[in-house]
Amino acid sequence: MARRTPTIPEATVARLPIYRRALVELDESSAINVSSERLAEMSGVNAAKVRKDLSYLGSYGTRGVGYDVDYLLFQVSRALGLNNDWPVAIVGSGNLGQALANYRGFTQRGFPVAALIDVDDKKVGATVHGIEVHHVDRLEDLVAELGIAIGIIATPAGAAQAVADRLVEAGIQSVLNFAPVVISVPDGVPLRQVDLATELQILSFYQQRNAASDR
Amino acid sequence: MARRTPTIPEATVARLPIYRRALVELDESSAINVSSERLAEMSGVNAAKVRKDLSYLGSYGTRGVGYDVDYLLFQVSRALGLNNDWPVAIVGSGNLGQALANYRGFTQRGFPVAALIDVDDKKVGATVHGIEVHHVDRLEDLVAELGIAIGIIATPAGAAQAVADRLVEAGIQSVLNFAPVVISVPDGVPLRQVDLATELQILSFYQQRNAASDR
DNA sequence: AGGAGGTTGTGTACAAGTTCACAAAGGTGG
DNA sequence: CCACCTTTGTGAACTTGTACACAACCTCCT
Ligand SMILES: NC(=O)c1ccc[n+]([C@@H]2O[C@H](COP(=O)([O-])OP(=O)(O)OC[C@H]3O[C@@H](n4cnc5c(N)ncnc54)[C@H](O)[C@@H]3O)[C@@H](O)[C@H]2O)c1
Ligand SMILES: NC(=O)c1ccc[n+]([C@@H]2O[C@H](COP(=O)([O-])OP(=O)(O)OC[C@H]3O[C@@H](n4cnc5c(N)ncnc54)[C@H](O)[C@@H]3O)[C@@H](O)[C@H]2O)c1
Repeated sequence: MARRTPTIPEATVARLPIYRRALVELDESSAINVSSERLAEMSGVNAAKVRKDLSYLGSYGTRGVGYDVDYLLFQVSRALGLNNDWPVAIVGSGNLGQALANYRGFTQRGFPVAALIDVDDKKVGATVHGIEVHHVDRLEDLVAELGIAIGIIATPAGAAQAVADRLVEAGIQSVLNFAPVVISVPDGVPLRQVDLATELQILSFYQQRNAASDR
Repeated sequence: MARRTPTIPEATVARLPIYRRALVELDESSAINVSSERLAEMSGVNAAKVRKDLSYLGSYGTRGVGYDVDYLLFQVSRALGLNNDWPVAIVGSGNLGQALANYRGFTQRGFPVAALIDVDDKKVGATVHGIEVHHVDRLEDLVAELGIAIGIIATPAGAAQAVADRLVEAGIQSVLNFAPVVISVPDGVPLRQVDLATELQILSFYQQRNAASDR
């Protein structure tokens, strides 16, 4: 395995999509070059960090000039594996699942929603934003047939681990979990958890501390 | 200002809600005590980390025994500022805003959705899950009248910064942003960004790397 | 009362991430 | 072709976060 990228730090990986977004915006406004300083400003970080992060991908800037927007966008996209689309399946067609299915942003960014999956017979067969809702019994088939790469879990917390297990068993490549519960998957299956209530609690901590120190 | 908490590291703060969730679950299953090891397992971290994290809050365990579930839950909740409710307003009553408004989990965890706010006259006046949609013109009034603590931004990216500015100006205490754009708020106003497309891109990076090293 | 068994709290070493600061290098204009 | 300006790329210092390992301490049993 020829390792082109010796290893990119996790913290850097988490910022690449932010840089990418800034680059898309610059590209749309027909900018040719961008300095690390400008990119930093647009991304809400400091310029040295931008340069160090980008240097893990390779040496794509020009001293005295900056980075070529087009070229850097290409390189960042490539590093993120966005050359081809990654079809996603959303498991759980409730409030959240349907809102996600309705969202144009995913397909736009290379993550087409290929299937909605639910256990509730009343929901199966419906279509949301042109996407059919399938029964969870067919999960394994769907993953195989549609070449699903990413499973998004939007079921109640109680079902999340079982769904994750089935997705992994079916050969999914990575998992994004919205249920407010810690789930575990085998080593080597990338997993991200997004928990909105957790985010609010973190905010609560800091605002409470602000209030205390104002007193 | 009597500083009871000399300073809790950010990484620790981010984990407290996870511990809290595990403690709620233990409490519901009538557990009396819990060891750092068990708590670690439920939270998906290692036991030393749990102990160190909890030690920032104070010394609430008993050697040889573990932590009293009830008492620790109380202490963690207090540290997070969850003694009282924090009313939230959701700005942008689209797909996502409505899904959030429909979600019971927020009120349950002490973040009642007190208002929905939109700019679109066709949406103003409707009620979602018992919550009225108000016009954005009334944003400042609503924040004051309803004692809104947290503003959730679920508008298109283009409107996010302006909405954030108005929320801050109106005296909001913290901001949770779902729009895929970096927004800035004054120092001292806690801000969290949740970007689902970013999460998918991070997954894409790692699964692509897995694929490359398998080859 | 004293010892055995078990778990916390924390000092310390280590790893990861951030920031600084500057040499190296490209561009430009004379 | 050279001096000057600008901005990158990166070693090194520093800060933050994680893991280890064990003394301190509690409970229970004999
Ligand atoms: N709605 C939100 O804004 C929101 C916010 C934060 C977190 N969440 C979390 O996201 C998850 C979904 O929330 P929601 O509001 O959409 O809930 P919901 O009850 O509206 O939807 C859940 C859906 O999952 C389906 N389901 C249940 N078990 C299943 C299984 N084993 N396989 C497939 N489908 C199954 C149900 O039939 C239902 O359609 C929950 O875990 C919730 O805590 C939701
Ligand atoms: N829907 C999703 O699943 C999803 C997923 C990820 C991110 N997002 C992001 O969340 C945001 C909302 O997404 P959505 O799908 O709900 O979009 P949407 O278009 O359905 O809803 C946006 C709402 O905001 C309102 N709005 C526009 N400008 C406003 C303003 N200045 N003040 C108040 N309200 C205003 C619009 O009238 C509309 O009702 C977007 O930024 C989107 O990128 C959504």
